[in-house]
Amino acid sequence: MSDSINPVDIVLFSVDPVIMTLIDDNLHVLAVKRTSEPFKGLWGLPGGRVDKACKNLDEALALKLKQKTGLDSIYFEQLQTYGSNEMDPRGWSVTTAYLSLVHKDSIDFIALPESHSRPEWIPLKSVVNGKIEMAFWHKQIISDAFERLKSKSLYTDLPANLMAPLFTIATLRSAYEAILGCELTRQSFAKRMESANIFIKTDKVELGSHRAPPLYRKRSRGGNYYFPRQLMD
Amino acid sequence: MSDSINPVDIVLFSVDPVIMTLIDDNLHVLAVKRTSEPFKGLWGLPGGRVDKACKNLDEALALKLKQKTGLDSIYFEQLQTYGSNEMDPRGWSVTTAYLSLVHKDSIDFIALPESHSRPEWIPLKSVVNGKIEMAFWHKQIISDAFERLKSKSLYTDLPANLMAPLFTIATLRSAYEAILGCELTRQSFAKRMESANIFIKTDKVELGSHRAPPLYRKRSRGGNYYFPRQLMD
DNA sequence: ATAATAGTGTCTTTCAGACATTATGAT
DNA sequence: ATCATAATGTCTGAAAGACACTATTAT
Repeated sequence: MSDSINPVDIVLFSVDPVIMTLIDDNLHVLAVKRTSEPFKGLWGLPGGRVDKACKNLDEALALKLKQKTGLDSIYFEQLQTYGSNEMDPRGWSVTTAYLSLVHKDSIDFIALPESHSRPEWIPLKSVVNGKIEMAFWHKQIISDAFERLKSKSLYTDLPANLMAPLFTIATLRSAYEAILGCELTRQSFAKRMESANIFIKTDKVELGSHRAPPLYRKRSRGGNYYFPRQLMD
Repeated sequence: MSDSINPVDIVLFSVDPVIMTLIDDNLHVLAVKRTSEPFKGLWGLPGGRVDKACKNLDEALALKLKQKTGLDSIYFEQLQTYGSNEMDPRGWSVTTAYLSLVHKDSIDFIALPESHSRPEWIPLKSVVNGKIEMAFWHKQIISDAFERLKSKSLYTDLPANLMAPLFTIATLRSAYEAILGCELTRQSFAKRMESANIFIKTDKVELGSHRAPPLYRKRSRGGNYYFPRQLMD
């Protein structure tokens, strides 16, 4: 065999970040209206081809996040790679899906370049139940991303990435409840977070509520924390 | 934008299964000596290009496993996708790594087609410590696969996929110990497995040892079981 | 003062881990 | 009979879940 490239060895390849945030205790996904074929006019994930100037996949994804959200150093993890001859009418294609979690206020939509149509937050629910039609396999990808978020939220601090830089334990609990779709006892939740020692209590408090709760911030930026036990469902 | 294919949109793509088994309480990886460039003569994972007759990635991987091991319906899960301009001298390439776990006796090497060089079990240790040099990024991929296996073994029944159809709890415990690199208390381990109710005790026993232990088989073939707590390390 | 939310402490349950005791099969 | 391993039961400790009670802030 020679080391030249055989056309049967190549495929269409893209990366697709599922960028999620919480708005009014409901998960939303960042999407853009497609301005080109295929699936022109439908909503799609803000992904696309990798910039081959990047030296690896994660760097390519980080660049895409920067372009679509204006943010760098936001949380993301690789989810799953989909390959099929049915995803894209142009042929056998492969896409690697990522999950990225952000706080909604961290994105400054006004500052984004106008080059294409602006991204928008659309409710996760309306994607999963099919009310909003998505391009390619993006409905499947978003559903899988949500399932991953849900199951990892049972034993990791993943939802903490949805928080603003300073947040209360109650806000974090709301995030868990929104993701898991069930209520969590206030005291047990606080004990769990307290004993994990992954957040730092600041001397600031959140004003405006009844008894002002302390604000916390995340300790390190190195990977997820795994709780020794699952939250029981 | 037209819907024709632009050459910058395509990449070299392959799937690479990390097939692991236990031989004498040591993890081994299935590898083949490469007979073509690049990296001719080095060991590599038994992967390669996807057969575009397959309708999706998992099916393509299942076909590859069938070709390389003669087995279908063995356990596999997708691990991670690597993309870089440094993996393959021919250009920007992408590969999706899978983890597959088998019992060593389930592969009949004699029955495999002779088309290329036969696959062989090589000790995981000699890959990780660099004593055996691997093609592409296969050392990295194998190391990552081992890390995933180790961390998932703390809270899932993943190692059960390394067992023969009938196995004892002691054998399963040896597998966990080999993966985790530490001893586990016999009684706690048995209780954990017993209460999970994921294995069925048969009326057969394993002869040859002192007190004959009962043989178990796996209950269902649907996904992994997640234990409510982690094994403490 | 009242309402609402936060923090603390107690009790129960579950399960890991350690250890002792009993049971059983190979020799 | 002896030995090695399996099975069973008891105790301790960690952490979840439930719940009562106290503390603090806005109104």
